[in-house]
Amino acid sequence: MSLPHILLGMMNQPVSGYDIKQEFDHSLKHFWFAELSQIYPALKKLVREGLAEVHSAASEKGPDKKLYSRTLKGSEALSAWLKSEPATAPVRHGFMGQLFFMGNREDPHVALAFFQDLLAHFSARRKALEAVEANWKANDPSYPDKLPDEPFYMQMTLDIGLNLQKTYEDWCIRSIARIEARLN
Amino acid sequence: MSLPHILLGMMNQPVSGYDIKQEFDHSLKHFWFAELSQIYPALKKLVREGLAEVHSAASEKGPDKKLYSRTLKGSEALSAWLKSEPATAPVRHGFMGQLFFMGNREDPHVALAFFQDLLAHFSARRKALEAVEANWKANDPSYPDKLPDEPFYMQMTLDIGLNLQKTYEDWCIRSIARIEARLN
DNA sequence: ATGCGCATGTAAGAGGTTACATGATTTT
DNA sequence: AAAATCATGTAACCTCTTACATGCGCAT
Repeated sequence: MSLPHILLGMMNQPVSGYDIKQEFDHSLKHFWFAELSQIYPALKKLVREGLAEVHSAASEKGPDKKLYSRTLKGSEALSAWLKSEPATAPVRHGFMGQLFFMGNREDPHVALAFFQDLLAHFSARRKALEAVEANWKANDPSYPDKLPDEPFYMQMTLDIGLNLQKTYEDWCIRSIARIEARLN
Repeated sequence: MSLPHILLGMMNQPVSGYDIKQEFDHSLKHFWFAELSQIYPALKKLVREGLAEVHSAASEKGPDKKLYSRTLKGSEALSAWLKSEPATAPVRHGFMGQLFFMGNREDPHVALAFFQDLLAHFSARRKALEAVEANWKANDPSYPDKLPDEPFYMQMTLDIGLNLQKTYEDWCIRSIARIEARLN
């Protein structure tokens, strides 16, 4: 049940569903992702439950927006979520499933190609995160440890995102070498 | 669409839904997880689609089992999956969402308690995986690089599982130190 | 006039969780 | 006699994805 809480978290200023989608794509995509078709009904549900309220407003470009804000009850629900257990639901990694059965009847060259693909994937993700970090660092001398609390904790999610990608990359490189060493 | 393929992967010998659940809990839980209530219908669907076949058999303990095996078509579907793109669907990390909004109105001590909880969680996971590895290593002198192909690739999923937990743990420890350094 | 970015949605379906239901055998 | 393990399932519900639907305003 993280999505509704994340939406509440984004309502420090009044935001539209469209704004929220931008925020997901720009700042949260290393740990969460949602489609507009999931966001819009979720916002309506928050209003039904009294956790958010909505009012229409003209947009600079395009049609009217619906701007959502947290109610007091919404702020309490957000705060309770932040103080509750870390949400460490078990994660599913399909690519590890593929690898798990790779030795059964497949050629080592299939596995090598598989790891090359994976490496390219993780490498691209790491580079994207590094670009975000470089840009931040260049424009803010307080980066990272002197940042105000809000960006300080956000930076921590960037930190782990970056480190995860590096861990995956190292593993790909190591695994390719191990497979190649067996080819002879 | 990984679950049906994983089920097919497990059918090197005829297996029951119950056997599959054991396998998930013992050998695959670092990267995949499924409830019996999801496995049973999924197996029936594989039979309907001609990817698996089923026959009843007496069990040593308890009631009769239904043993599932791959058909030729099932083997082809499995092989196609292994040769296809690595399944790197975007992953959702609720705990990073909590952290992302932690700086908004919460006390640093909430964040410290949060990271302590997280650290305990990842630490326990790492220790469980290390026990699996230690046991394997002690009983098989060919571990890890001289293993036959099948266990060799399985070991690679254990390798990344272990490294991921370590990455998470290091991050928790580093983050706790960074938060504490700001308390003064 | 065509396409892109802005803006909001609905519907159908796949994937996954939680709760419930049944019953045999083995262990304490 | 009770509890744990073995064994199979259904139903309701929640979450998320994919496809479809609509329309404005601006740039090429």
